[in-house]
Amino acid sequence: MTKPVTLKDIARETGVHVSTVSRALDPNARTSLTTEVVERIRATAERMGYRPNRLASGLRTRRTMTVGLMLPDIANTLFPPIVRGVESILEPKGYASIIVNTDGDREREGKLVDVLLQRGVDGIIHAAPYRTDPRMVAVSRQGMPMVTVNRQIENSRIPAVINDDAGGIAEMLRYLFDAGHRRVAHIAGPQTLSTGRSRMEAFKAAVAELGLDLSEHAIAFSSHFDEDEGRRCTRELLASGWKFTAILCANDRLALGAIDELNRHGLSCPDDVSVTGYNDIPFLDLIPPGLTTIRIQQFDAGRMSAELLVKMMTEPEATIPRTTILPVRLIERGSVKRIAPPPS
Amino acid sequence: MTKPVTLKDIARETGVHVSTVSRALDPNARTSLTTEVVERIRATAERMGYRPNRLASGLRTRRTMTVGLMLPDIANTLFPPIVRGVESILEPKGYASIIVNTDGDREREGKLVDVLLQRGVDGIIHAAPYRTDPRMVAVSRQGMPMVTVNRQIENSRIPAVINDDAGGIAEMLRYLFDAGHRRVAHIAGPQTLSTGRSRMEAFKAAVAELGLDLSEHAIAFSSHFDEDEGRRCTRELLASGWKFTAILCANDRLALGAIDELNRHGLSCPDDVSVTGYNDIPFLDLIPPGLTTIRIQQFDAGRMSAELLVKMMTEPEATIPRTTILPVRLIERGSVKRIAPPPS
DNA sequence: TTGAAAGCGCTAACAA
DNA sequence: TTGTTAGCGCTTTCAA
Repeated sequence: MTKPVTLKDIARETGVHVSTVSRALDPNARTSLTTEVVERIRATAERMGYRPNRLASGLRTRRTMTVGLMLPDIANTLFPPIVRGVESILEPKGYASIIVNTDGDREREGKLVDVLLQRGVDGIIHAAPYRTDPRMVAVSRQGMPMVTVNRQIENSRIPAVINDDAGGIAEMLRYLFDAGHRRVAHIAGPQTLSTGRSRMEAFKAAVAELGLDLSEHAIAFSSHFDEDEGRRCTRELLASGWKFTAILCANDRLALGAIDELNRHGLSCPDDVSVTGYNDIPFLDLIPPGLTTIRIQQFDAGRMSAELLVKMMTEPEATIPRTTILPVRLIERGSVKRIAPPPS
Repeated sequence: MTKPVTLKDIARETGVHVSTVSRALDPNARTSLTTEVVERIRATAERMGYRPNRLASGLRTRRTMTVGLMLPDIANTLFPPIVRGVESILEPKGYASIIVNTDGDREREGKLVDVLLQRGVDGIIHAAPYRTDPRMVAVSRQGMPMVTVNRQIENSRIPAVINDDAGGIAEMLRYLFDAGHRRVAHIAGPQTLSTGRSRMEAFKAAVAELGLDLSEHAIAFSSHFDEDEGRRCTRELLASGWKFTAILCANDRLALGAIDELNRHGLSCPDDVSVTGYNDIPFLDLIPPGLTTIRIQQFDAGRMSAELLVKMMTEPEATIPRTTILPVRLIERGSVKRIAPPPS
């Protein structure tokens, strides 16, 4: 690499001291200099193609203008919009982000947070935490600005930007109820994740609210938010012998798997069993029968989490809301069939 | 943030000089020290929770162990697998990557490459270059290790890892030909991108090869690789009056748009018009009628580009292949109908 | 308003 | 084998 132009080079060229150059180029310190000098320095800097070395300034100021972004997996379509939302705030403010994928692996998570710390990130946005995550709590306790997005770490003070799981699930169950469904199964997400847990609890609460009397077999627990687990849980539900008319799934991929498994058993969605999803991932509208789901605001969640993080990084004393809950919306498609409710 | 442990702290604790500590912790320099000292230092470092400051070492060694990854848009499902492929190589070697999204905007591209340079990246993997991209060529000429992936910059010496566009298009046209199609339209990608251009040229070459006599209206040029442009180009094709039996699209999203537009005109795919895509993005198998397409190797392309980049960064004198072409595969689904070829 | 000097944490050439 | 010293490029305190 051609040797980059440094402040020293500009100083030599303009005949002033490096510190003067530094000040001239710093929008904040510029006030204490002659306009003439500032202009001359700025001009030569421009001409010489000066580019500040962020490493050096970071070393000195202890602010790297870098944030860490921890995801389960960037290839999961749920997360890229969050990333874009985050960047929409950070990039204009001069922050760059280092993205790491935990693959839902605690050991990897540990290694990766170390990577971020070694690089001196000013803050961390975590989209992949576990419900209990002592490691991250410890890092946060040591003063690293941190916010979680989409998920949250329980019993911690780490601010979280999440979607209205309770509201979304309640609305969905109500919707199924209104369509005549009384025996609704639930494919729950991993209970180690706040989303899996809170949606499952919201399901139970909504069931109670509506006065439904469900079987003990009504809930199948998945170990991953993916199609395979959706299939496996559907088999489990089917095998239990309990007769349900609908499956409310904790996310879209579980639902896609469920529909596929139903088909394999000669059952059709929505004619034999209605199925609902959660998240509204891309392309869902093109996949028959059209999954009725809950749309969450990924981009906005990313955006808000970045806004909170910036505030934490720049105003250490500011009070940050512990939980920010974004509203969700039910998207009606073709995977739910209206049926005659049993006489009550 | 709690003040991190530094070499100096460990030196004070163990009663040796910082440089000794530095050496003890450096796997390469460790040989020249007493095993006893090395062990003692390593133990205290461990105990004190030492974490090397990569900024400081980077400043000194002029190697940040960071690479820049330039994408058009991480939310485009084509790219996350490339990112994962890249990381699969870089992460184990201790590199972190800064991902930026150009949004296909030249001005943004310029700003973002500056961001990367300011942060002293050791190399750049570019998945979003234009066919002609003087800016990036200049950066490369100045000695910044760089490789492009998926696309390439023409008339440059920058190594590129791409997929076999010519082969894929030829195979697809041949496939349509064998299914009886003689009048095949092409929705071309943006001609400012190497993929758009080379697929279009491959289409023309394949047409000549098969001795087809196409209308001057056979090709519609899109300005973006997206559904909307697929729709617009389909309208253009339909309006031209030329009768085609199939549309070979330069990528899947154009094809999805084409199918949608055909439907709006009361035409069905594949019964009235066959349509093919390119790339094989996720979920395509679930969308009716099942797009017949060319599967490219995104993960492997990312992996290989990272391997090349590492080589360039660590062995400046190594010879790097100018172009690495990955094989592609035709995926047969339901969007192509076998028809009776016209008597010839 | 500008300059001098120190130092962020680390590495590496040189000395001992 | 270990210590000394200098310096990467920048910011910032203190002096002038």
